[in-house]
Amino acid sequence: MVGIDDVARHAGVSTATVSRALSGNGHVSPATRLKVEASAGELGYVVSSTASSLASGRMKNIGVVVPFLDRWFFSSVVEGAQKSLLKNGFDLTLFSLTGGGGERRIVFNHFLLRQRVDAVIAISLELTTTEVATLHALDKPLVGVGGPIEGVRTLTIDDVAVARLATEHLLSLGHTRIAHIGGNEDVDRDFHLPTNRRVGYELALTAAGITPAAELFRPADFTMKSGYQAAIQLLGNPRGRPSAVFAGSDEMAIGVILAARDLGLVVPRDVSVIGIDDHELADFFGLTTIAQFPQGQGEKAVEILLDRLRPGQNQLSSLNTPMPFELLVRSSTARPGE
Amino acid sequence: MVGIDDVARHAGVSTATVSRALSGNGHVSPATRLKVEASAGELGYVVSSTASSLASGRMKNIGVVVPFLDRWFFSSVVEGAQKSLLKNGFDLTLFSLTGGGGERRIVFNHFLLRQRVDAVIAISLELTTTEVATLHALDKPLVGVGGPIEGVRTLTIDDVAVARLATEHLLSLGHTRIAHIGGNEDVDRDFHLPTNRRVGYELALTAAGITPAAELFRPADFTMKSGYQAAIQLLGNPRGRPSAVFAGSDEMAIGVILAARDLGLVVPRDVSVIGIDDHELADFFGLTTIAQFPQGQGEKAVEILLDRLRPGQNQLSSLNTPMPFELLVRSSTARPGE
DNA sequence: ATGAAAGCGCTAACAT
DNA sequence: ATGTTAGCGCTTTCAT
Repeated sequence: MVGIDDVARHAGVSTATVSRALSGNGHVSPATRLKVEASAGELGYVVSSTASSLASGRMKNIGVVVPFLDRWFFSSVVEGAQKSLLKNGFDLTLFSLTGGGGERRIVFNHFLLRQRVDAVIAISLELTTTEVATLHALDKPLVGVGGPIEGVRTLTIDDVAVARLATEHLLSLGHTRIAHIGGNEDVDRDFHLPTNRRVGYELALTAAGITPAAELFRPADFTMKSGYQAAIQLLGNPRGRPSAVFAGSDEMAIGVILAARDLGLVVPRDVSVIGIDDHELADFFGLTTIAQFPQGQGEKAVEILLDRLRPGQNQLSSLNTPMPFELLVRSSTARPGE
Repeated sequence: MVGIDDVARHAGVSTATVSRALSGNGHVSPATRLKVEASAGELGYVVSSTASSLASGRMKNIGVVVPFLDRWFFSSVVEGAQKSLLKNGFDLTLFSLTGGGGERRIVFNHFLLRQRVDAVIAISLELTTTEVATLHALDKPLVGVGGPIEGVRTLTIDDVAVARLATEHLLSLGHTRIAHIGGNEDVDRDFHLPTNRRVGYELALTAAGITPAAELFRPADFTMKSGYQAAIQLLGNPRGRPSAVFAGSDEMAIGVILAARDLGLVVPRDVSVIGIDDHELADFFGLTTIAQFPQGQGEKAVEILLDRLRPGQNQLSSLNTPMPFELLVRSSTARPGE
């Protein structure tokens, strides 16, 4: 294994200079830097990350914790983070809490206590005060994505505004009987989505002079199947059937479309459907939706963390950073029939 | 930060004994071990992974490389691997090659050369001989999952057998005009699925005395949309319409079901559909499929790697380990109408 | 079964 | 701008 002193010898400088030249920390004359880089390249030298970390205290590694991995939102955020980290020479250590229970404690005692990461991204996770405090005590920056963490900077779309926009789109088309399929308690516990989406829905309705009807709300668990089942109930009722459905996620919205078809209803002629996400399947189903950009959220999270890791830049930024979203009209929404 | 000598002092032993007691390497009397463990617990001691790695050369970290993350198969394998690694005290460093091109080289020069992992799992990736050689030279065990890597132990289902079983299921129901939607060249390049599935299909047909008809094969890219489009062509033809379709993946199979519905065909009365995977959506669509178990594949990959990492256990096992699969009959297949 | 001590390969403070 | 050098905190021979 070629080490730093091999390079130093070869380039005719000290190890310290090699370290400085290669890491970019400290001043090195351009000529020397070139010489060092040439030597390093020639010898095929690569720093030992362990030795470097031991000496510097930096790991160049950030931990990403997710509840599951096999969901579009989570894996997209992770991909975004990964991409951004790679560019900055950081590794991504993944912790998937699949299985629940014990896993979570193990993860916390495993990577927090072993100091293997410089910072942490928690996706759609509600950390306990203790967990946050532990991280804080170890001086590990933490940012959340898409989940409510007490007192921690969290990146998320403004759920109220998004739901409001979706509902207003339907309203503006002339719909007045608009149903909403939102999260149930289990979802809230598992995904920690703020139930704000329902709030935005009701706000939009009220602003339009419509009183939200209890029978037009259905809880579901964010899967296509649950969206389907909720929609069957909603649309199967021949009296007072809604002319439009706002689903809290695209997967549920697709379930609604499928249910409508099975009931012999044509979308959007008989019923309009709108979702949230811009899931990879949304385009195929012609689903109108409010797009959010999970990859961008992952990238942004990394950006914030790396900023905070840079010495001096210890400014605490605002706690809540609203992320962009965008109405994407496709063919599942239209003016109500007759 | 409480270090190993704090523990040593507190327990009244040497640092070497602490190290041995806590790591399980070397002999320590039960009494001493207990004393050390108590001290460590009391002081809240946790080894510094960097110091430990620097001294021992072990990282307790394995790298997982995937082409994408937001696909059911990939994220499931990763979840399986993660779960299994966690149990063994290993971290998982994720490398997603999303974006292609430069990313790949960076990854290879980034984690191979920095010695940050003890071993590598490559998922559905065709590594170049150079890449494999580099890993080999660095003495990093490597196992592939679901992709063909020259000369490397790879875990995968027997695609020929799987396709054959799927086709035979259809045959045994009495179908004779069986179409197949398989991968196109792009898929082959991106996912490196062996095109063996088509081979198995044709084998089954031939064995049943049926000559595979060219017009009953359609290439697609493994997405729902491409499955839909292929099926529209296949099923839209009023003459010689197949009575059954075997799709190379569940997502495509679901596309087929949707296409059938749009054409006014009833599944399985007018057309039977079978896929491969047991994707999370398969159940919802009542899709008959050949289940494969990606989580299990991830777990198995870890198991093999950890085995190889254990000193002494350097036995090279057989190169090709066929993974289990299983026919799951749901409601999308039946005897052909009249 | 336990202890003493020599590194592991680099970084960063200090000196020049 | 560059060199000298003392650690970083543990693991592992080698003794005992």
